[in-house]
Amino acid sequence: MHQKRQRPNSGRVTIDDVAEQSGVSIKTVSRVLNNEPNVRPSTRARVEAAVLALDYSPNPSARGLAGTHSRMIGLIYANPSPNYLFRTINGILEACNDAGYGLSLHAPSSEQPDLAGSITHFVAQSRVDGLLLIPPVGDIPAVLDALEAIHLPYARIAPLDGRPGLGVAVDDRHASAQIVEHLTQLGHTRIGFISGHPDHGATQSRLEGYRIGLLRADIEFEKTLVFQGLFNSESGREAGAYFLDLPEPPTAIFASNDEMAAGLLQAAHERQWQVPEQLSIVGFDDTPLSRMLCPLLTTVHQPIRHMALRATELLLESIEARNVSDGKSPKSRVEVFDAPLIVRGTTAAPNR
Amino acid sequence: MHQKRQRPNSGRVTIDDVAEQSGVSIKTVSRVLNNEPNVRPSTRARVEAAVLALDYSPNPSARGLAGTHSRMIGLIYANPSPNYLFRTINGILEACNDAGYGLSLHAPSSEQPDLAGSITHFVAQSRVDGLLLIPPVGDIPAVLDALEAIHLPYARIAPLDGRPGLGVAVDDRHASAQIVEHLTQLGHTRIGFISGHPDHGATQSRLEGYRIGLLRADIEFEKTLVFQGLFNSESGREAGAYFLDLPEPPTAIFASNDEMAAGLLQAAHERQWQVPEQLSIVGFDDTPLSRMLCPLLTTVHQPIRHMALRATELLLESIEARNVSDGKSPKSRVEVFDAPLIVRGTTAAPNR
DNA sequence: AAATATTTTGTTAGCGCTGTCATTTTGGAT
DNA sequence: ATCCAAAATGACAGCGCTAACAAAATATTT
Repeated sequence: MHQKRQRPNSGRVTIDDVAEQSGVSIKTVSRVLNNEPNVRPSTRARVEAAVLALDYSPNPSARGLAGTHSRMIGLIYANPSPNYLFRTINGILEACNDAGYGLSLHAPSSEQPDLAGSITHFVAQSRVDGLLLIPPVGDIPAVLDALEAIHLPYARIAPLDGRPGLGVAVDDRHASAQIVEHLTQLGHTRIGFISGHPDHGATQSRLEGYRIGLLRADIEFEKTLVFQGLFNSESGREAGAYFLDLPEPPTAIFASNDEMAAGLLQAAHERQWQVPEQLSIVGFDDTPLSRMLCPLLTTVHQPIRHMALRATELLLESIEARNVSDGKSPKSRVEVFDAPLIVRGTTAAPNR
Repeated sequence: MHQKRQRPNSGRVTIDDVAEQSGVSIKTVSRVLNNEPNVRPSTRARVEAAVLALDYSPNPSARGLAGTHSRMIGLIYANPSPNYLFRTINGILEACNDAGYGLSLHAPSSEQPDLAGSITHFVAQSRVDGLLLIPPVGDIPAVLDALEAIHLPYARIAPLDGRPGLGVAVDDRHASAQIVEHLTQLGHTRIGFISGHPDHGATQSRLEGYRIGLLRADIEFEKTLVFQGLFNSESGREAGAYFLDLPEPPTAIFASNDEMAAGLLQAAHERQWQVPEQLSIVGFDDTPLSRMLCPLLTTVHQPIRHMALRATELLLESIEARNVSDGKSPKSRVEVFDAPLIVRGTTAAPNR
């Protein structure tokens, strides 16, 4: 009596089981699984029923080995704020789950001497099909060049720097100008600015927006009213020490992010300055922190989660388009999101 | 003329190339790659040199398909605070990188009716070798039972609940008792407590610690001095509204985490209560937030990153031990970490 | 030195899928 | 009906590794 090969097979359901159950070849099952065309609807239904009945899910390793892509994308980040990363990951994961892709993280240390090398090494090792870059990694041309050299698709969440490619952005310049406008309309004329970390592209755009806002209100730009921060609360506190001890301090200060605004607020509290009566403060990002300060922080909302979701969708589209290699997916596309000003408790007309 | 099969092969270096370059069979290369014994040191060196020279890294899909494990572990989380997740991921990633494992995330929605099912589905689909569970997912017996049913190794970061298995913990009870001790030593006798989200195991332990602390100072427990919070700042503000409007308000309040402490501080500010002169506040977790409040928050430090790292190491050990199936790795092991009290600006002797 | 145990290396058969190409079936146009 | 293009399905060879087993080289014992 002939005995068929009988490996224990770890009890897992394979594509063969589905094929047998639905009475088609494994190739047809594969077609259904991958949404390929030219499958009769009735056949498709039969296969899908079998998949459900057997609770089958394809083996990602086998798919990756046999196919042309791994269905994995990578997220590269360096020194993000926890909150930023959190919202980003949530957005990415949502898009990945819908598309059946996995996410792999890579966090090169910020002071990495060879960031581009570290990233290409990660790509070689993890076999991701594409990469998502968040600030400030997406702002570094050397990294982008390296990825283009190995023809790896990527999408970035970055400021509008004019570089072609896939990505999402908010118009930092516009949003910053709006903040200044809000302050000038309240009657402020001496407005301080805490700039962000120099490695971030957004830092420059926000500074530009600040200057545009001043220009519109016909206020002259003063170098002494700009303090170089680092996107953390310590630098906000230092900025406070600097601004509040100035012979002629500003009546309002625009911090390039919420954490620095929090540090600034601390400095004001320590000096017994009343906010917003004696000093107006504006942040940027609308982090949960902005709602935990007292008074509640006026800030700019960034739809980070949604931006990350869209960036991921753009990336996945580009990956899938590459597999069919029709020229349907655009080579370059940047979607710009609104970043509305959220007026809360830290801004008011100046005290005279 | 005979022509060997010549697929483009995508230009990737494979184990065959390494074998050829070093003059051994692919199996020997595989041995070196997997740190298997019985390879002559000189051979090992030759292979390693070839790996380096060719910049080879093994294909994870091929490894996963041929081998018994995928070298991927999963992290399950539901509703974590961004900061908690951030530190956890950093710790996990560090351990994973050292061991050559990948990390896959799964974030079932908190109100998931069938959490255990969602997790086992994730496992079936992603083929992870093991799971890391953080609060409150690791506190749910149904989830743990489900994982044991499919024999999937897991490690959890959870309070000391006495359940056997792998994991790390801080002694929440002890830390909480210490907080109360700190307050009673300052002279407080009416101490309020904001408890945490009822789904978290830590909530119970911290409440117990609070009661133990009172007991030690010979202060009677009063139900009216406990407010049920939800680990978010809103509930902290609500707690503030409740406590501060009490006919005989407490002189100190211990919030089960920093966010609730922040909300409470807001409520105090709004009512013009001086902190710490009229009200002492203590938080739990030592989040960055605790250093952005004014005054700086007295709180308890949790070495989250390090705990996550150790939990991952325990998990990976258990996975690898399973592959060689010697009984060397312990079935149950919980490492307890210190959670020191960080006294900052929100606690002082009561005003009388 | 022969015999045996032990270490070291190699051979081969898949793992579970997808890509390629061959084959069958179907729906029209003649 | 007859032929033909298009749609639908199938057969089969790998993808790059590891597991199991086989063989060779070396060390140890008698």
